[in-house]
Amino acid sequence: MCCITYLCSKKMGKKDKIITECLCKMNELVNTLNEKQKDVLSQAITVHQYKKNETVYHYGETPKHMFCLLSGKIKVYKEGIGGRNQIVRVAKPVEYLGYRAYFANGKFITAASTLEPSCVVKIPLTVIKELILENAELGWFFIKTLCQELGRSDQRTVNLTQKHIRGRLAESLLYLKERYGVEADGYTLSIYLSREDLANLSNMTTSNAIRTLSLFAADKLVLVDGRKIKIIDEERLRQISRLG
Amino acid sequence: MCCITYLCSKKMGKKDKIITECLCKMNELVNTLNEKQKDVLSQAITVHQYKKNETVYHYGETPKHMFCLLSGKIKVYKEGIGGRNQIVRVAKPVEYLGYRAYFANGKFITAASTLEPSCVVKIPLTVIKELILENAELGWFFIKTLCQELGRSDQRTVNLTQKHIRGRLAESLLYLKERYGVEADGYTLSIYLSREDLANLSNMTTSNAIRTLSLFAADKLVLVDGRKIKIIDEERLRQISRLG
DNA sequence: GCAAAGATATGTTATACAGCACAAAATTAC
DNA sequence: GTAATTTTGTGCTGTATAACATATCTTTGC
Repeated sequence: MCCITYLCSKKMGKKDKIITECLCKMNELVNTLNEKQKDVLSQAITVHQYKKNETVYHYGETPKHMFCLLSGKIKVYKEGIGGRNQIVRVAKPVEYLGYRAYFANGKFITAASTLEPSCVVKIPLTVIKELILENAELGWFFIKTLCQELGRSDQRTVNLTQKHIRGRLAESLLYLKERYGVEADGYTLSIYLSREDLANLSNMTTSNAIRTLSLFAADKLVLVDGRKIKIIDEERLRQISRLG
Repeated sequence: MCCITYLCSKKMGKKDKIITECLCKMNELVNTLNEKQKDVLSQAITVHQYKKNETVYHYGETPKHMFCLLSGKIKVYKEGIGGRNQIVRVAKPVEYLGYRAYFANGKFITAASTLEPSCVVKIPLTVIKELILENAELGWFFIKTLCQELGRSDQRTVNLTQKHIRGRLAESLLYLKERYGVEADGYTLSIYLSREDLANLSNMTTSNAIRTLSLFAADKLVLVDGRKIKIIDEERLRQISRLG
C-alpha cells in the first residue's frame, strides 16, 4: 500500500488536484457538506494505492480511519471456525468501509482485503463523527446505507443457513452479477474470484464450490473458463436460488 | 392489539399523562430533541397493548410506523424455506423496531410478533425521518443503534453457518441470557420460549432443539423444567459455543 | 527452461443433521 | 371433566455435504 498524496507532497498543486478528484468521486457524501465542512474533509483525507490481495484492515484492530473505495474491489470477511473464512460482503466503487465498528464503539470484528489493485481514500473517524454530529444530512446518508446493509445481512443469514449447496452457489453468482455487473459481452461476470473465495462467499468447502460450479456448467447454466464465469441461463439460476 | 390512548380519549388529562409517561421511558431518544421537537413527537405517537403471540408487523407490508417496545418481548423473524422461520433478533424494552425497511426505501422483509403481552408506542415514520433530518444528534442515535445491530447480524451469520448444533444452541442460550437476563435466583432465564422458537433462533429443527437441550441437561450444563431454563454451568456452555 | 507452489478437479468415505413416525405430556376448548 | 389440539420427547432412516486423498493443470520464481 502506498500513499499517493505523500509521494506528490513536493508538488502541492498536483496533490491538491488529486484530493479534488477524490472528493469529486465521493460526491454522494460530499454533496451533503457545506464549504467549510468540505474544507475540513479535504484537509483530513489521504489517498492510497493497494495491490491485489493486500489487507485494508485486520480483525481485532482498533478502527482509526474509514475507507472509501474509489476503484478496485474489496472483500469483507470474518475468520470462522478452523480457518474457514466467511465473506460477509464485497465492496465496489464508490462505497464506504470500516466505520461500523467505530460507531458501535468496538474493534473490527471483520477483516478486509483487496480482490484487485484498488485506490482507497482514508478518512479519520473522529473527523467523520464530528461532521455527522453537525450535519444531519450526512447522518441521513449513513443511516440509509446502514439500513440497506442490515437488510442484506439479514437476507444472507437465511440464504446461507437454509438453502442447499446449489441454491447457495446460484445465489452467490447472482449476487456477484448484481454487485459488479458483466463485461461488454453481456454475460461474463466482471469479477474473477478464486474457487476458494467463491466457496467462502457461499458457505461451502472449496471442493464443493468447484464440483457444483462444474455441475452448473454441465447443465449449461454457466460457461466456465478458468476464473471467467459466463452466466448463460440466469432464469434457471434464479429458480435454483429461490427453491433452495 | 388495542390503542390505549384512544380508549382514554374522552379524558384528555389521562391521555396526556400516558403519553408523557411513554416519552419518559423513551428518554434515550427523546433527550436528543428540543422542546418543539418533543411536542411534534408527542402529538404523533399512539400507545398500544398487544397480547401474547400477536403480530406487530407482517412480511411484505409497506412500513408506515416504527415501534418502540416499552414493556414485553418481541421476536423479529424471516420466513424461510418450507415454513421454517429464522428468528433474526429478539427485542427488549426500550428498543426500536420497524424503521430499517422504511429508511432503506423498501417493504418489510421480516415479520415481528410478541413473545409476551407487550406495550408498544407507534411513531409515524415520516415524522421520525423529518426529525432526523433536522436533528443530527437523533441521527447519531440511529447510526449507533444500526451499527450495533449490523455487527450482531454479521456475527450471527458465522455462528449459524459454521457452528455445530451444540454450539448453536449454547450460543442461543447465552444470547438469551445476555439480552433478557435471569430471574431473582440468578440462574433461570427471564424468557420462556417454546422449543420451536428456540429451534428457530438456533437454526435447527424442533426435534434437535429438544434433543440437544436434553443432552445439555444430562451433562448438567442446564436445568430444564418445562419452558424454564436454568443456566448452571455458563463457563462450559461458553466453551461449547466457542469451539463450534 | 525447470522446479516449486498453488489452484483446480474428481472420486471415496464418514457423519451431522434433517425428516419422519409415533408416543407421552401439557394445554386449550367446550 | 372430557375431548381435541398443541407441545414435548425419543428412536430410526436417509441424505447432503464435509473431510480426505490424489491427480492434473496453472502460475511464479530463478
